[in-house]
Amino acid sequence: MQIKLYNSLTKTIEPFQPVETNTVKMYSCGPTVYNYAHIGNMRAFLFADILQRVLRVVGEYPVRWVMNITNIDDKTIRDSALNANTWKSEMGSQSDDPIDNLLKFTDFYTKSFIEDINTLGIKAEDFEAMPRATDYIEQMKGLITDLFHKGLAYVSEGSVYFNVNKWRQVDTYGKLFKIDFENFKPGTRVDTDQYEREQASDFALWKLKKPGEPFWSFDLDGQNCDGRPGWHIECSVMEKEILGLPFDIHTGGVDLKFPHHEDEIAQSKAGYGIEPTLFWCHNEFLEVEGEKMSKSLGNFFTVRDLMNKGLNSLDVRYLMLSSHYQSVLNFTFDGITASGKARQRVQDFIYDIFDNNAGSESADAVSLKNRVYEHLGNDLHTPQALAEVFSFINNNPAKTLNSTTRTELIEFFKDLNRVFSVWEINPRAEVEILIPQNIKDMAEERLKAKQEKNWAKSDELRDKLKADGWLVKDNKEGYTLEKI
RNA sequence: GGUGCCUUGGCCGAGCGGUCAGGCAGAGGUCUGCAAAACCUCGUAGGUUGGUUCGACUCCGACAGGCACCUCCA
Repeated sequence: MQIKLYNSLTKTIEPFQPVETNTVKMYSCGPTVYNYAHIGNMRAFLFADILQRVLRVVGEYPVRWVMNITNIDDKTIRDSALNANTWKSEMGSQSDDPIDNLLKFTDFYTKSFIEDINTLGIKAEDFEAMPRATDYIEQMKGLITDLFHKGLAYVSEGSVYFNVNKWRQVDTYGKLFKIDFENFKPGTRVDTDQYEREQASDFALWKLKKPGEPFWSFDLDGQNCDGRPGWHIECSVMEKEILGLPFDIHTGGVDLKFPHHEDEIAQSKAGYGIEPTLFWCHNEFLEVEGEKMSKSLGNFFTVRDLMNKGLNSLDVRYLMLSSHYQSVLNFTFDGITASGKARQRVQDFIYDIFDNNAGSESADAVSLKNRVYEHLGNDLHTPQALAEVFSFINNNPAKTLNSTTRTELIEFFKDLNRVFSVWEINPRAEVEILIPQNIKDMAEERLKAKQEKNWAKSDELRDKLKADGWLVKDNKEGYTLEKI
């Protein structure tokens, strides 16, 4: 089916067509691995995951998905420094080699990142590669050297900068983000005195080493520039090395449009002569309880925090998919509860269609699938796709459906779950929970009291069971016990 | 200051120029000794203000409020 995607370059929804006829090459801006990933990060990665799944399932394309791991930047350097209090014993022991410390530190958080995305249903095997920035230093130096030779980069105090004004004479700078150069406000969050740029709009390609920091030797036409790469250069290099240029889709959070992606376009076009990608796709942010997530507001949650609170990871995934990726998502704990119930309703329907006692009604599973795929293919309208599923469920109770329809629906849900991945496409599992003997006895005693119409005693025992953590649900045959 | 986005019912969250979004919560009902669960049924919308139109939640303008980005935050 034809996929349509919103392209940040053109600011319109466009029909998607891969550069090469049969394969989609997709690059996602990945994490900076200096800490555990938080749920805001996760929205970006879940968006990318849904996109690649929709491309595979609805678009029927093979997908080559690459996500970078930024393991060299100010924060990873700071937090892996010798004797930093951010060091954990699980990372191993520190040495006097800053690169060794950096890698031990960032590998630890890379591993935890992969665990965390896996918790939320993103499968490691769906990635073709997760390249680490430090594995591409040589290629970065190569690109920087090219830019320098073309006169588009200059050295200032051992750091190398991209000359934006000069590039603007050649090509547009501001393809994703309209920039008002007259009113360009120099960055307020960075210690601007640290680096000497000619123009506030110029950006670092390479940064001079500071004492004690990890660095790589770099001789740029006789000028000693020992240091480490800037942030934007890694993506330009790794996507070109792994996927080749141009590739099809580049994803990331809206905050990355400028400067990160804008600079990436400039570097790649200037250095390689080709822009990185045809489609730029950006996800909106996530708020928590209506406010921007921040540590000072106390609403900052990592994936691990949520799991420790006992949240179901599938409910978290479902919540993230229940709103469109381009709208701000309000993450709330009430929302998680609602998501859990909504998700369970579909799950119960799926369980029910596996039951043997089929009815006689038929329903059009094919048109359901078409409608759902239509929504998914239309710029990933997951909320509408879900609405279709619910409408179907409401109009077609499982017990009324005949076996042919059930078979078709099972196939449909298998396919749908390749995208959503929040359900079990299986018969309801008869889970044998170990019920303590005293609870069994109490329940039997209650049943007896109930049969004797001794309601007072029966209710008393039911309350007692509830207090002990067991819920009694009566039915025609007797009762069932559920652990609360 | 610049750039862009958003404002829908108690909460979350879509599409659409006129006809049911959907979910959660809530109300009523079936079932039950009573519950619970399940199932059935049902409200309550479209920031304010002009305009376009036979008709606007939907298009255009203004205003108000909120959010994001503006050199290393997804």
